[in-house]
Amino acid sequence: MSKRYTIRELAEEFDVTTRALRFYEEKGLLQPARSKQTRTYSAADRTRLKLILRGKRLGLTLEESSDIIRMYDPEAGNRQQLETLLSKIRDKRAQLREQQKDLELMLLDLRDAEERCLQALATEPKRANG
Amino acid sequence: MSKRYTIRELAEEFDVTTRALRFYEEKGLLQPARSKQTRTYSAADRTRLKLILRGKRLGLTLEESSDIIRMYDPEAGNRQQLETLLSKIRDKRAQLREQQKDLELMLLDLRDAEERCLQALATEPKRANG
DNA sequence: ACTTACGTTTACGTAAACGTAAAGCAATTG
DNA sequence: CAATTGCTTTACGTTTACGTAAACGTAAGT
Repeated sequence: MSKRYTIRELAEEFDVTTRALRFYEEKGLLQPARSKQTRTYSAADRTRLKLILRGKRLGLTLEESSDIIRMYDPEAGNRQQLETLLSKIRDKRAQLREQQKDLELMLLDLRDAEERCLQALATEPKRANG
Repeated sequence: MSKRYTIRELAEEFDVTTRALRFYEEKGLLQPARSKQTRTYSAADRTRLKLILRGKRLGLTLEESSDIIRMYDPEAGNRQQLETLLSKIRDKRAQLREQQKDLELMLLDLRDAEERCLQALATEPKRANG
């Protein structure tokens, strides 16, 4: 019997509300068991939560994260299903690589912005107003 | 007089609705002029729109994109303001670098997923069901 | 037994980012 | 000149991702 978590433990660890955890469950993203009416989360639930939150930081919707989570295990035995899955995985990877480009562009822009800002600070050293 | 765009031109070029463009204007992100009641967008508006959409692809809210756009020009002459701006720029850069890490992790995970998927396809070559 | 601290469900509320329909000018086109 | 086309504003609707309040169950401590 591996480690199990209460709703509060998970909520505090990842700095989310218990409401959010119940919401994720309602959406099918988490599947805690019940020990006498109270939810009890498995290590797998904890991992899924991590993936959900990572997805959020990348701007994914819960449904997109849900899709990705399903991609992680080729449970689907059928060849047809496997190829569909493979295709989805590749699509998502391609999309993430596009996102990588956007990210680098924005980082470059901000690097320039920082530079210009430093310049402005250098040229106008210590007066109150220009 | 540099190039100007109608609302439809911009909408089609970037594949957004005119409603979205008016919405961005309402939120202060775009400032088209009016030529006889009709909106006319400048090259600067077009650039801002690009930044907005890039921000969206990265999961930023419109307000965050708005902030970033303001970071691009150190119009603020005041030293105090410049340092505040600099600080914001650095915060956002740091945040984007965190996002970069998340992105790479997710790409790695999907690489594994693809691998497992290919394995599954290899071990169960051409049957209909397992 | 009472309080405290957690848990539960149900349900309405909210912010963001538009979608969509309605209704009215304004120019052009058959 | 009526109709179409494209712009405009106004305004209500929708989806996502929860927040928040109400009302209740339950186990632990005093």
